[in-house]
Amino acid sequence: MDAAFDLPLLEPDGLERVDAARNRERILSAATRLFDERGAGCVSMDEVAEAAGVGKGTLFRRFGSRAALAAAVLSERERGFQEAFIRGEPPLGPGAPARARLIAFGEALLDTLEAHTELLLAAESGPERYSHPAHVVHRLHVTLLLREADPRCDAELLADTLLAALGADLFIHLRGLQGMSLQRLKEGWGELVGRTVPAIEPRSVDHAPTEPSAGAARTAAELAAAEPAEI
Amino acid sequence: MDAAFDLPLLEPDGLERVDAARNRERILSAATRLFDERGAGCVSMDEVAEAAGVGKGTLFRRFGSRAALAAAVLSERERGFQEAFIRGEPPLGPGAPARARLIAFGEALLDTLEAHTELLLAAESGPERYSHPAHVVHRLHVTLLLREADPRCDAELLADTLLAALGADLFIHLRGLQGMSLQRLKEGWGELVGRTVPAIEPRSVDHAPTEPSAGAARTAAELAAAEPAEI
DNA sequence: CTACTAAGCGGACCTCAGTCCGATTGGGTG
DNA sequence: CACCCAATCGGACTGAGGTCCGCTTAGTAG
Repeated sequence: MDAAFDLPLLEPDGLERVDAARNRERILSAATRLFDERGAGCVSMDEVAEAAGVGKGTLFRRFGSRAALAAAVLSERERGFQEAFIRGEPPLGPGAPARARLIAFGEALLDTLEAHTELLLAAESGPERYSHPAHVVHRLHVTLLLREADPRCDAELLADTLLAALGADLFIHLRGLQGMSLQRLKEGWGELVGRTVPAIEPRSVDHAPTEPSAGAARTAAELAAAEPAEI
Repeated sequence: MDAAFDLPLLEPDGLERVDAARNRERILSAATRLFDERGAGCVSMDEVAEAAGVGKGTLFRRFGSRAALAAAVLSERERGFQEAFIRGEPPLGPGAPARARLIAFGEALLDTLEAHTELLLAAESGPERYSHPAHVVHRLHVTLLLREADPRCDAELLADTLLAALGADLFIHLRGLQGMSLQRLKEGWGELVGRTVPAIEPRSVDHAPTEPSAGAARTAAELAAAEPAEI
């Protein structure tokens, strides 16, 4: 009763009216199709609404903004990626040393950027970007890996800083406008992480700053808890 | 005659009709005043045009877009900053070791971000951001410093990567939304550069990759050439 | 001084993201 | 089965960014 206070946009499943759910599906699939066909950015919200067979009000009720819709479409496709770095095989998934996982993570993220450049242009690209569920998951992942590799560093800050090097805007600039190869970007990432993060996690360092526990299993566990992440 | 082929937006001074120059001034000062008074983002382009006493068409002819106008206003204020890192006193200006200059540069940039957060919200924030004259100057500066400190690294790529850590979006997120202190951000930058860039520039390294010359004077010289930078 | 031309001007106009509110309907209650 | 309330719907409406094109004017040639 009084406990149902979740934001509708973040937790769409569960207590959703059937017509609402149906419309959400319609919108998402219509948007996906249109974006694919004509490229995002050449598709207006009116068109999406029409193609989905819903009113404009409904469209905005569910997704809030054009950028958020693009992000939602993007997120659907990123599902597999999240699975891979949370529960997949090493070196991306748990099991490998933190630094190797970090490098693999960046390379995989660069691959998904390469694959979805088109959509990225339409998606969120302001400070809001950092509040997006997908980014939040990435940040948490990187933060935990950093803390594991080097308990003394300012992991939260460093995580966002490193992730900035994998940002969509920067990618589009370097890859598209500057014409750098994907290979080169990956090497650059490897180099950056290599210099920034110690190779071997210190065995029994005196103390981790605030958080008491730290270990290889931690990352997966903590992420698994916060994870279903409707992105 | 046939040689006057420069883009009017990038090279506004010199062969500019007097009425054009007058209007550009009017627009810039009106925009500056309005942005200061009410905060950018609460000022529409129509209002700027009206306050400047010019038509909307003129406004857009000269500045292309709202974001570009904000960027132009920002740039005027950044003049002093450019002077400082190109020709100022060490450690920001020439004379100090590359790594120290890099750290000083980042800290100074963070200061200007702190001072102009308001405007940043309205300014360019997409891939175009990287084509902005101010960013181009920053990138060149950082690239040259990196090349000086470590001739073997991929300086161009690393420069953009490091600069991403000083991006406006990220700053707003970390400082405003996450509430990190300016001090903490500066320390994070110092830490990042400290880990990424070698402390002492290698004395007589076997070979610099492509560019033959390298030295402390170089940075200032090359920038001075490309510099008047109407930002 | 007059005529000419091309750059510059400006405001009507268009598109589109995002809002509002009255009509509608799902789904639980007596 | 009838009723009711709240969540949802949807399209008319608004406001702002950006474009277009006929008019004006600076600068030049004769």
